[in-house]
Amino acid sequence: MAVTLRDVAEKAGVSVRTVSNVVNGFQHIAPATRARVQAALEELNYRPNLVARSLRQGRTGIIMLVLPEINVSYFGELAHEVVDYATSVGITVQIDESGGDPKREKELLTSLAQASWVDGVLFSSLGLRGVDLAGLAGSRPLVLLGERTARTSLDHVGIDNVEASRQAVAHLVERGRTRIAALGGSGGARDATSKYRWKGFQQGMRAAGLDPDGLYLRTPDYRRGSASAAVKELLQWGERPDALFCFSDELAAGALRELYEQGVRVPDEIAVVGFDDIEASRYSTPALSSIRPDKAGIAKTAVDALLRRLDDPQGETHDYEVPFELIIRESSG
Amino acid sequence: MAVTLRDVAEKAGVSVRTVSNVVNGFQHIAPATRARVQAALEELNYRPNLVARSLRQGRTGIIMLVLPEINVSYFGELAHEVVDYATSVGITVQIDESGGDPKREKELLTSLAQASWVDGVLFSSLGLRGVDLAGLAGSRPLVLLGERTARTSLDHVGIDNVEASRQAVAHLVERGRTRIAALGGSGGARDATSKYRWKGFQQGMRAAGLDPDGLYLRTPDYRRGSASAAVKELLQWGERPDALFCFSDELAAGALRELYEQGVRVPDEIAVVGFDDIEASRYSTPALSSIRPDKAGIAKTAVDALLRRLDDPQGETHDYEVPFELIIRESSG
DNA sequence: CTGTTAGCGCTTTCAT
DNA sequence: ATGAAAGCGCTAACAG
Repeated sequence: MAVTLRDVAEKAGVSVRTVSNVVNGFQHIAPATRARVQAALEELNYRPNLVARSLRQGRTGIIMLVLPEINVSYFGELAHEVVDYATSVGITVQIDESGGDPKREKELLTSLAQASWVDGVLFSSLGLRGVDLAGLAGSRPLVLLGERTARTSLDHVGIDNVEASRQAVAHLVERGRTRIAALGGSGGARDATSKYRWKGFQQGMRAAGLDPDGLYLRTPDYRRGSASAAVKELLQWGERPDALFCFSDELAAGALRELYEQGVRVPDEIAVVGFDDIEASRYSTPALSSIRPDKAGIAKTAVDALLRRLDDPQGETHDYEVPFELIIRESSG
Repeated sequence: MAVTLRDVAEKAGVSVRTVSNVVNGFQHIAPATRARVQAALEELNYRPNLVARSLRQGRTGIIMLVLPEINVSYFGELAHEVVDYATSVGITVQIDESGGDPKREKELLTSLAQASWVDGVLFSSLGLRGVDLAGLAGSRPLVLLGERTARTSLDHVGIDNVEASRQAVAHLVERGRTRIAALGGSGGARDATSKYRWKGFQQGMRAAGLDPDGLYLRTPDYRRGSASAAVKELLQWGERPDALFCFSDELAAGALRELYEQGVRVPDEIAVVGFDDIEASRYSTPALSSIRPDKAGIAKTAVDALLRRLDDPQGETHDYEVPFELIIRESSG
């Protein structure tokens, strides 16, 4: 059986209260007492039972990070930053995957946000509307990551997707491209990511005097395979675009692969820009231009926002906008 | 305040015992009572307090997964499988990162394995020797993932790294390559991964009548950048290898990138084989040949082993060997 | 400065 | 089939 406070108290000849005080670093303790307790603590190799402590305090120090899929590089990199920062402020992170499935997302929220030991939830939703979320959130603090899916009364952290996409297009235009296609997602209301990126795409096109309702290759998800398929189809048509703005780096990777297979030179014949700037993109052939969101910034901002809300559940909610950067590499150089 | 069992009991006019029974799906309850309790449960929207339950039962249903870095694709994919499978058996997963730093790994083990709410730990160590682990593990069940770093009395799940590497080399030999170089890690005792893969490399070379102590390009880690640097240096030497066996796919990606930059054709001039078969490798140019460990199998085996050990802490420990597969693609076709 | 004690919410033994 | 009550290990309110 594990060593408890009482065991230590007995050994040291003091009350549990005193031991607890020593363990928690209270100030006003007689040096002699403290020393005696310390000795007992070490001799018995006492470890606090965190579950009991949590029950008592009503807080666990655990936050949950809900992502579509942890094996998707962007989310892996984001998770890395979240775990990193959370650990540095004494918080541990539990990870759950929604698979991007709205049903599963709802399930997770109803069970997690209400019931479990999780102090709060960082939620990177794909398919769920903000309104759905607001209703489901229950009492547990919830911070939204990524796109704000609707005007809600929830804290939210993300980058300006519209502006980022606009800049990507502007960059392609500046490089002399005129037949620019967008690639990825549905563009519909359910998929806020592509909705905003498509919107930014259109703004960029319009600003350049190009057709804002131009080519949009939709994909069922943001994975490499979907882009390969979409590009393969694209290349069978008559008129080819001279640039591709992909709504994720994985899509861009799939596109690059397919272009390579079909013998289309990048960027000479078709320039490619991605979104997310995952690590692999720096090493692809050709190296991929991409929008780089400040992932560490997102993580820190989100964790801080969550912690703040723990202390003040009723406080006003915020939209935190984190910077991004357009990184130009070979694929659009 | 949250709804407790007592609230429900009062509302339904029964004892907490009865409510608890209903919540936990006990059998022998009068239908009328059950109905009454159910109604109260729903009306009050009762959610069990998992912390209290855990304190009582001495189990949390949480396991911890310790990885070097979650943003490294292989670990991301592995984590995905672990979370996936654990969720399916009602276990939640907490993720922590060691950064591959032996000091941090020790810290994590001493704090986690002994103190926290974690029922057990899945540990994918990089720098820590098995002996270190055995001493540190404390009372908490621990399953080792990846290479067995030493003969220990711990459960361990992994693939046969030596045999896998041997097969990779055999494949290159079979394709007519004779000047095969190994790339990655230190090959030293502290880095079991590269130790075993190097050993398998040597076996493969010897079997083919080639110099088993041939070229070994060491790297400080398994990331893309390290391979780029190593290959850049390699290409400045006089005699070039005609094949590269990289100890991770990320290394291979970095190598491919550098070879591309230097205008070396793959596989014509140099064939490349990786290890891990991460998703990105299927889409690289050229597509990368690789050793594919059965990640889902590793995850399932490990979680099962951990759960088994929870029920029987004293039982005999096992080495679980999971299958792998050599996937041949363009880079060594 | 330190001891005593109530309870956090739940499961479970002991009764009935 | 159900109630009463102990207690998991801890913190903090209340004494002194």
